[in-house]
Amino acid sequence: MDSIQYIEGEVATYELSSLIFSSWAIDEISGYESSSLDGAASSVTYKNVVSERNRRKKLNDRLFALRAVVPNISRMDKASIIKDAIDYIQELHEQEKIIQAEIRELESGNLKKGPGYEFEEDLPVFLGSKKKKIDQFYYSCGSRAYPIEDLELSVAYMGDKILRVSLTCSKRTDTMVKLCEAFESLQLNIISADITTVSGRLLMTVFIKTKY
Amino acid sequence: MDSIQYIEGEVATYELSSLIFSSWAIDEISGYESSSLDGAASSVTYKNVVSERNRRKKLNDRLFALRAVVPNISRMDKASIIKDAIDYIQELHEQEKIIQAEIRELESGNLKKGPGYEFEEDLPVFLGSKKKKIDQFYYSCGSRAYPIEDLELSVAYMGDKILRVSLTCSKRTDTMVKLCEAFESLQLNIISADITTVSGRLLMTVFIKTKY
DNA sequence: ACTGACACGTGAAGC
DNA sequence: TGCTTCACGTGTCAG
Repeated sequence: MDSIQYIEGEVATYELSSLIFSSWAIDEISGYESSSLDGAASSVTYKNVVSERNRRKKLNDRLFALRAVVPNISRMDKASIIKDAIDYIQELHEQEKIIQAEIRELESGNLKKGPGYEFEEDLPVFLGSKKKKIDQFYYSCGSRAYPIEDLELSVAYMGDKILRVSLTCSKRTDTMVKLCEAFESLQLNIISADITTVSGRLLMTVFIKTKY
Repeated sequence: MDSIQYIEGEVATYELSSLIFSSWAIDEISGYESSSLDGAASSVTYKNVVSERNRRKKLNDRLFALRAVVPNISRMDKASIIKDAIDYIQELHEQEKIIQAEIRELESGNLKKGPGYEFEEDLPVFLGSKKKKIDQFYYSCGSRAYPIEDLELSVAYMGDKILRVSLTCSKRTDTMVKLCEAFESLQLNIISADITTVSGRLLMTVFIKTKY
């Protein structure tokens, strides 16, 4: 599937295939009705051959162009190229959906009030300083949904529109990224955050100022 | 290029091709050296035939799937399908660029700042408790690179393999996510992190344990 | 009748 | 070694 190699193969087999073809054509014509000249008959079939050759070349060029516009290519396979393109398009679709929702929320937030507050609509269950055990905390990054495992979360109202959110979860790669994205997706007004890691767990305390 | 028609053709030509193949094989074997049994020789070639058949089928299925995720299909051509997919991906790329600019413009209502400064990826340059003004702090999420603007960073060695990294930057959406990704990409051992926001800026202090 | 578009079987080449 | 992928030439079918 190397392009240079392919081009070379194309050029190299050009003479060979035409040779093979012409010999085949002569043999076949000799065993077939000779309604026309051999040159004419070979010419009409040769046109078919070169046409098919151009068609294959065009299709391969398109495939290479497709590979060029897709960033993540797993393998150089033809089928894999198409599969990666499909996955990439679906990924872009979901990204676009998410980003449009984000824009909508951002615009509505700016039109209504300051930067994002819809807190009670999103998380009414947080209020009341109840401790809650959550199995999986989904958020969306790009097009995938990763869970945050072993999440324990408690919310306490400190007075003066200040909420304190404390949580612990297992520390893994990207766990912090996920938490930050989750918090930012809720459009909260974070006053301060404190993160500590101990014995493979991640402890986090966030102070949030609510609008109400 | 209809799938059902194609499947039917596949099934229909299955018997036919095997018939043709077996007859061809017998003819060829008869004109070829019979070093082994006819069944063995035909089996090894038949495996190649059925494998190629499966490969073609898989490639076509992928192509149909690609056609399914691309909304605007001009023609049912194989080459046209790929071309439309390429155009669609490029279109999505431009849309995404536009929409990101829109988001930036929307977010710039919070705080407008000029461009910052440059940042070296090398970590050892941080040592020495020098304060550095940083222009753009690139990180990679998926295949893109976003800058973090107005980043001021200072690193101090606290002794006992402990580094204290303090930084301030303009607070925007995903700023925290970017910082977390940047820190995690450096594979540092973060002991604790403290984040505070004040007047549209983000203050962060991280304690890191080094290996050396 | 003639131009594309396609699936097919086949030998070659790379792991 | 066998298994996979590929380009090739060919017959066929629709516009």
